[in-house]
Amino acid sequence: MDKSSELEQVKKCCGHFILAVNDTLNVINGKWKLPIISSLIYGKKRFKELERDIAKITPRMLSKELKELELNGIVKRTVYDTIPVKVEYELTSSGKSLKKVLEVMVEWGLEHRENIIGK
Amino acid sequence: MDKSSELEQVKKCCGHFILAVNDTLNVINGKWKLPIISSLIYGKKRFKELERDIAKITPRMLSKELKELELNGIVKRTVYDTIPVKVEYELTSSGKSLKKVLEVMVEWGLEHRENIIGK
DNA sequence: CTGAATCCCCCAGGATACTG
DNA sequence: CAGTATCCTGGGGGATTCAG
Repeated sequence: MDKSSELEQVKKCCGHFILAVNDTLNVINGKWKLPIISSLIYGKKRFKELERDIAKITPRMLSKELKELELNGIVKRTVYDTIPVKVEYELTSSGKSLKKVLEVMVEWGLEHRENIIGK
Repeated sequence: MDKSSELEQVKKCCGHFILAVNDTLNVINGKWKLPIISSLIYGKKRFKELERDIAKITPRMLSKELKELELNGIVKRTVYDTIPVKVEYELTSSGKSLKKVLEVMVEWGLEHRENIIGK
């Protein structure tokens, strides 16, 4: 393999790398995704419970973010046909598996904070 | 410890958790941070090299993002007093340590894509 | 209770031109 | 080469009100 095609390989690989990271980022970006996911890590929650748990979120944003999380296969929505209606949200297996990603991010965040302060 | 103070503990812990994740997120957010970091993983680069490597980035954005990365202790900027001026950018140790975070994100991104397609 | 509909503001980021 | 300076736009997200 010559130099130029080798470079192409690296660029291609790097591109896929960035794409996959962006997939992950797109799932957790938005101001409220992380608070929502974190709140659901400890179990099912109803709409109103989430609204209470997450400080200062409006129903509009909660609804919007939950919808996106559902579309992305992170959250499962279940409607109970009672009166009044009851809706429960829970993490899918994909959602639960996000936990280890978040843990690595927590770890790095803390380490990095130490580094900054240390200087 | 009673129920309510236990709940307080959980909320507090959860808050710190989210804070640390946000620290990490804040470092890599913005449209071009990841492409820049990825490009620098393979070694030092000059401004113009980065501009060429990263498709469609404008000097304005490259400059802005590099400045933020430098402030956050992710990138080190070195000026060589030649004519014309030469400036090199490289990852700090904190920047390099981000690699393992990104790898976990890549891994999850790929897995999650599989899950979605599988359905 | 669980949202949808509207209106509105702010700023991340693009385009373009210019400087030391 | 390594950036600045301006101007401008889209859409993320807040506040509020309405609906099933």
